[in-house]
Amino acid sequence: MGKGFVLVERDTKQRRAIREVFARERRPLSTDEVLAAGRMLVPSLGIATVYRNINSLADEGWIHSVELPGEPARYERCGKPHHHHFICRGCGSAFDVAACPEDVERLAPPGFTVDSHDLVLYGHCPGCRRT
Amino acid sequence: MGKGFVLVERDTKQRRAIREVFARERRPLSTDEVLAAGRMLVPSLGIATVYRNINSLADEGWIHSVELPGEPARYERCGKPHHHHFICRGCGSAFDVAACPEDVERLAPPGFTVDSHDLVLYGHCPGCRRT
DNA sequence: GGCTAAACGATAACCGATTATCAAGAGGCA
DNA sequence: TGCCTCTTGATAATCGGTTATCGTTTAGCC
Repeated sequence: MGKGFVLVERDTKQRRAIREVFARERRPLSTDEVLAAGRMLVPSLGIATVYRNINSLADEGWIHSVELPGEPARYERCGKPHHHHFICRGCGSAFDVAACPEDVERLAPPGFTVDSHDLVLYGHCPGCRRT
Repeated sequence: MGKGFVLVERDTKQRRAIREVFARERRPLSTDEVLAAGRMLVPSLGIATVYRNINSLADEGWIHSVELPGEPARYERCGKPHHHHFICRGCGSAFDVAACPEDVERLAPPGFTVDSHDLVLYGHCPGCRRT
């Protein structure tokens, strides 16, 4: 009957680094951002490992994907309260926006049922702002 | 010096059909929707022609692309007043939403400059609504 | 109608994003 | 430490969307 090796998840330094990256940054991160930040912790980190771990972290409900218009998915930690996103036209980074316009459901035309919504703000973040 | 053929745009039945499709539907249309609706008018219509004409109609400022989270671009006629979009979870169609939450700029955290915004509502359209 | 070049339609090629492959590396339990 | 298997990293393959190619069709001017 074998030795009963049923280890499902192995704790590697790469996986730890990727978790650490998401724990540090509260913003939604692209795969490239995760790769770049992860390499600060594990220089040999490869893009395939980033994708693999993002997928398994998403499967276990630790992160989830954030879809923004016209670009590949980003990922952020699960469990945040309802929020929206800001995209900086300067650096391309996404940031969280805690506020939410009230009564969004009322905006839909009669006959339409609204069950969720997404708001994306565009502009310049403090770092990219021309003073 | 030749015959002076400098005809830049030719009025074909395919192009007329595609314009007609956009003129009839006020919603943002995907390339597949344009193809399907266009074939009602010109059965032989091919996808390459749809892409070619969408690009030239966009270049001449008659339509423009609408990016929605996690899906390929759709296209709608230019010149509409400011509006947002509703995506039906049943049929996947996009619809216009005339209303707009006020004071969106105020939602951004301090230090962020907002110059535009996008709101997307999700739910069920009248046709897909379970009564 | 005849001519010429733009447009068409089928499909191959391309592109960026993501997944699969596989030899090498390394957790983790005896 | 030794072993076994999961994970990694490099990269090839894949995928959906879009663009390029090319022989055929056709709009538009004579």
